Amino acid sequence: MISDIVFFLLKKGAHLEPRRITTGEVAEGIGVSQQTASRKLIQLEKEGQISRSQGRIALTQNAILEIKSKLKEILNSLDGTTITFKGKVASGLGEGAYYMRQKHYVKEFNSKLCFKPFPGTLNVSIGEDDIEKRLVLREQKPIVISGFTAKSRSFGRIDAYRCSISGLPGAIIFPERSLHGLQTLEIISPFNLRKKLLLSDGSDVKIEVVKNNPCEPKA
Amino acid sequence: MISDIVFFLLKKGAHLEPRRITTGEVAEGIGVSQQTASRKLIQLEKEGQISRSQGRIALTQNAILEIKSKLKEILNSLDGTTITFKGKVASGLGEGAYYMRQKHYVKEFNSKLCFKPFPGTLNVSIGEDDIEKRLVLREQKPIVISGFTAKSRSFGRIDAYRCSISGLPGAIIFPERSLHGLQTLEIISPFNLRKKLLLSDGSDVKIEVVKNNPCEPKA
DNA sequence: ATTACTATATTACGAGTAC
DNA sequence: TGTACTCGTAATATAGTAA
Repeated sequence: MISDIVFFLLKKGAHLEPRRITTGEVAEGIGVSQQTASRKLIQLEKEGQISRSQGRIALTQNAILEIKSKLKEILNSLDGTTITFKGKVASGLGEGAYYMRQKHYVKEFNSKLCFKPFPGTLNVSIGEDDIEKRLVLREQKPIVISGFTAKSRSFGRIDAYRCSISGLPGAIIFPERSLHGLQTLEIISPFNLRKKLLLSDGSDVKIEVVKNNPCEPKA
Repeated sequence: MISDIVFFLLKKGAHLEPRRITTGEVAEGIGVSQQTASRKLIQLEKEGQISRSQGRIALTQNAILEIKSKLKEILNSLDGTTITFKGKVASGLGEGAYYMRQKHYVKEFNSKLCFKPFPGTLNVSIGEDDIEKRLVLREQKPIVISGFTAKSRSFGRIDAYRCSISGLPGAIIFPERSLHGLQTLEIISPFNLRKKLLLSDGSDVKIEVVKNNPCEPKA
């Protein structure tokens, strides 16, 4: 993670411009001996995290970028626990059912999503405003369903995110070779959603994704 | 700082609810052996950072608060480099000059702010909107001018922040026993600001404070 | 299967000190 | 002054393995 010493340098503003900072000050700041601080600074310089000249220390651009990326990761985990989409049921192409019947997919969905998918997918058209959320969702680590080849036809991998759709369990899937644009989400579920939720084209649905929310395999 | 292992648990959502995570997974996640992960988890539990039961791990509320506070510190360092106040010159009480003539203060200002203060202070009245900024400023580590006793009169310590006022160097000071409320900032400078900037009561001034901006002592 | 102990190996630390 | 060597010791890691 972000080391004590980089944290200290950050607090000293070493990301803005080179700062006059002695090894003794660093030692004091992070609670180690001067010798250790010296050694660590040498190490950081070797790694390209800091640059030193004339008794001044600066964090490199690389180091700053790394800090920012780590920060983003932490913030992403900490807040915004659920992502919510509102959308309308869209007519499907009938292709989904064929895919959802493939033994390999069924097996993987069952073990990784903890449900046996109904053979069919529900297409949901989301509003312009929710496209950004879609991108946020795609920054999350997906549950990966591997691709395979059967009968000299190859089936691509599928990224999945567990969700609840109007209260029922399911998953948003992103097939590697998707037929849909950014406006459409493809949903699978253990249930026949159209029947169970009495949906028809244009019906409003609410989809909620809880980040970091693995399923519990049945014993 | 935030340890690798806590970072990993955060990513797994262990701050939301207890998660099924094995020592092996943690080991894999942070790049150490299973044994080391086990030992570290035991350590973290002892420190009260995590709780474990039935193979599940959760971050404690304490740990989460700690992460948030560290995060705040980093963000505070990273962004919002300068704090800007807009205000109007207010009439002073004449007290400032007396203080600014005290040898001890002059000496400390000179060594810590790198300028010899003009014997007088400028009071600037800031708008309601800037009061929040004032609080942000006060979260920054000040340059501390120590108090002293002279002629059986005691002079309190002064917190100072280097600033530029309408382009000239100076410092915002917060005397321990301030006579001013939240609406007023007290400014010192090597210059007679009223004369040099042609200021009178009610004149508009702009004050900029750069965070983490120590002065360079003249050789 | 997972966890955590013991023993051994490795790495990191600070004291002393030269530059 | 401040920095960074060497070197003996302390801390921390992994391997092996029992529970």
